[in-house]
Formats: sequence, structure tokens, C-alpha cells
Amino acid sequence: MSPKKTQENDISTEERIKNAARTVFHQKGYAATRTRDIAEEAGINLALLNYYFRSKEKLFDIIMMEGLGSFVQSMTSVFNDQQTTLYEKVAAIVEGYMDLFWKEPELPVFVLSEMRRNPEVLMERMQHKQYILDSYFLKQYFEAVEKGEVEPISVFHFIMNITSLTIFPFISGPMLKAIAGLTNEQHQALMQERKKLIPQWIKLMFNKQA
Amino acid sequence: MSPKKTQENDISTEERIKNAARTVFHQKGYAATRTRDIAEEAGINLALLNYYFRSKEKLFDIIMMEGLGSFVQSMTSVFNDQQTTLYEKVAAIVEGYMDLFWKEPELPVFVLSEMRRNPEVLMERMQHKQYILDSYFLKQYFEAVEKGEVEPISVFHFIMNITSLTIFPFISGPMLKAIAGLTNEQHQALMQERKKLIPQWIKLMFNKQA
DNA sequence: GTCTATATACGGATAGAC
DNA sequence: GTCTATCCGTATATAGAC
Repeated sequence: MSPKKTQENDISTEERIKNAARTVFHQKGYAATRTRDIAEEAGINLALLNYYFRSKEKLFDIIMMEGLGSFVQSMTSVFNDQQTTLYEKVAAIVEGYMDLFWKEPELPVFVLSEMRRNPEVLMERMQHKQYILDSYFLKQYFEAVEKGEVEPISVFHFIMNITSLTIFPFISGPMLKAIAGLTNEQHQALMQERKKLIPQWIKLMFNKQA
Repeated sequence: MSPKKTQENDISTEERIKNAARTVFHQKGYAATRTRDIAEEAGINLALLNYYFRSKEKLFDIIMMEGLGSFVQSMTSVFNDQQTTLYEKVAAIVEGYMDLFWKEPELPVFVLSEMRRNPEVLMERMQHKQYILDSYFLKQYFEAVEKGEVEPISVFHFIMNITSLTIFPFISGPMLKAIAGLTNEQHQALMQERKKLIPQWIKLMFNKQA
């Protein structure tokens, strides 16, 4: 039994701070976030934050790498599966991202905008190049092209279209709500529909109908 | 003739500051931008910035509203054109955004991420709701559905797909470069191709092939 | 209108008590 | 481990000379 035991106190202080940091950083970004905000959100004192994580920057790096990781993982975990077809992989990627952003809706804008600040950090951490370029997923795509099953369009368009259709509607949610008067419920329902629709659309776009 | 005349001095000091502000704000966002950065970028003294624009916040508001405006304008200018077909409108929207982001590549992330900080500002300024919902564009879409020409899927999916396929590849450019080793030239070439491809894809997705 | 110098506030980080 | 009080750098904004 831990000394202080309230309803949500199974979780360590360190973890509480990290969770608070994730929430605030995701929402406001690095520069606009004050360590005091994080402390308040975590229900602890400002000094404790530095006690556990030394500095704002160090804490941020942890959150950033974590976010970057789950971002890439949704792709890479599927890419080299030898048991699934090309379009099964597409469905898996879409579903993976949808589930991820369902829990962390601010993650895409967070990662994409912070990455813009210093792309170098990303470049270092991302040694996935060869991993992606040599993946079974790409191999399957090129094979399908050669067999004449899919349109001979750059594989980058293929990837761009999958990620665009999946991720962007999350990012632009606030905008659509403002411009077109979409409600939260409507938006969520649309997102659910897209889980099934996007793989179908991808087929329509790329499958050769000879 | 203005008193100080160098090569680029036809342009007023006020305009120079605004241009510098646009550059820096777009790149770093509100919080990470220091007024000193803007002053330096504009080649003027820090005090002048406050002389012309009173405060960082006021200057930012101008840049933000301007960006928000061009963002929405690319849509609204096309929406009520009575002379064009539904798919001609699609092509016009795609082209409009492509041209816009070609000149201002940071604009999408800037608007989308700053909007997340305070969505209220957006809500106020956006009195376009009815304008969009009553637009000729939507009317044409619903007519096409009734005639059985396009799939009876929510018009929001239609709009989401167009904007997603067009805008997201700009946003995720840095990511793709990092992950897949895409070069700047390759990315630009892909973008050019997409101008023609996206309208075709939209047709493939939504046109009924009875 | 444009500059230099400065007032003022705010935010990250630490010292030190408990 | 956790708190209160405080130090100190940095960034916005203004005063005032030219």
C-alpha cells in the first residue's frame, strides 16, 4: 500500500506528471506551455516537476519521442507482415491510426507542428528509411503494379492518399465544425464510417478496371 | 520619391514588418516567436514594431486573420459559381489550394495549430456557416445524388476527401522526407502531379458505375 | 519615423525547510 | 518526496532623445 491513497493514487507521481505533460503539450505545443500549467494539471507543485525531470525541455523530449513513436509504429508494425495482402495492410493502417487518434486527438497536429520547429531532431531519431523502403508492403505494391492489378502511379501517392484520408479529417475537425457547423457527434460518426470507407476508396482509386 | 531609397524600399516600413511577421509567425507559431526575431527579419528596430502595431498580439491577429481568410477564400470563391459543374469546382478548389500553399507552405500547419490554441477566435470570425450550407456547390452535389450519378455518401466525406488529399501532403512533407527519404525535388514533382490526379480520384471514389 | 536605453512582467529553475 | 519562497534570465513594451 502506498502512503497516500486516494481514488486515483495507484499511479506514481512521476506518471501523473507525464500524463499531465502529455495533455498540455499536445494541446498547446512546447513554447506556449508553462511548466506551471503542467504542475497544476498534475495536481502537484512546480518544484516537483524539476525534481523528477530536471527541465521542461527534458520532459518535452520524452513526450515528443513517445508521440513520434506511436505515430510511426502504426505504420511499421503492419509493413512487414508476410501473412496479409496489400489491401489488408491498408485496412490495418487505417484502423491503427483511427484508434490511436481516437484516444489522442491532438497528437497529429502536435507532432506535425513541433516537427516543423526543429526537423533535425526527427531526422536523427528516424532511422527507419531503409526499414520502410525495403518493406514487404512496398514489395507487394510493386508486384501488383507489374501484374497490372493496380495503376502504375508512384507508391508515394498511394501512401499519401491513405494517410491523408485517415489523418487530415482529425486535424481539420475544429475547422469543419467552425465553417460548416458540424457537431461533435456528427464528426465522430463520420470518423467511424471512414474506417470502412477509406480502404474501399483506396481500391477504387488504384485498382485497374481493365 | 521616398527619403530612403534602396533596392527594396518602395515598400513601406509597415508592410515590411507585416511581411517579416508573416514569415516568422508561420514558421514558429505565436508563442515561440519573439518580437525581436520579427524586427531583425524586417531589418528594423524593435521599438518600431510597437510603434506601428501596438503589441505582438495585435500584429499576430492581423497575420492570423489574413491566413484564415485565404484559407477559406480558396473554397468560398468557387462555391457559388453558377457557370461550372460539380467536378469543375472540385478541380478549381484543388488548384486554388495548391497554388496558395505553393507560395505559403507553412500556412496550413500554422493555421491549424494556432487554431487549436484558441478555437473561440475562429468561431467568432467564421460566420460562413450559412454561406457554405446554402451554397450552389452543395446544391449540385445533392442533385447529383438524387439523379443517381454519385454515391449517396455524406457530403462531408466529399469535402473531407478533397481537402485531405490536397492539403495533408503539404503538412506531412517533412515527415515523408524524414521517414521515406524523399527529396525536395521529388516532393514538388509529386505535388504537381496531384493537381491533375486528385480530381480524377474524386470521380473514381464518388461516381456511380451502375 | 526611427533609434537607444530602460521599466516591468513573466516563466524556468533552485534553495532550503519539513 | 513534497512543499514555499525566491532568484534570475529573457521578452514585451514604453520613455525619451534625435
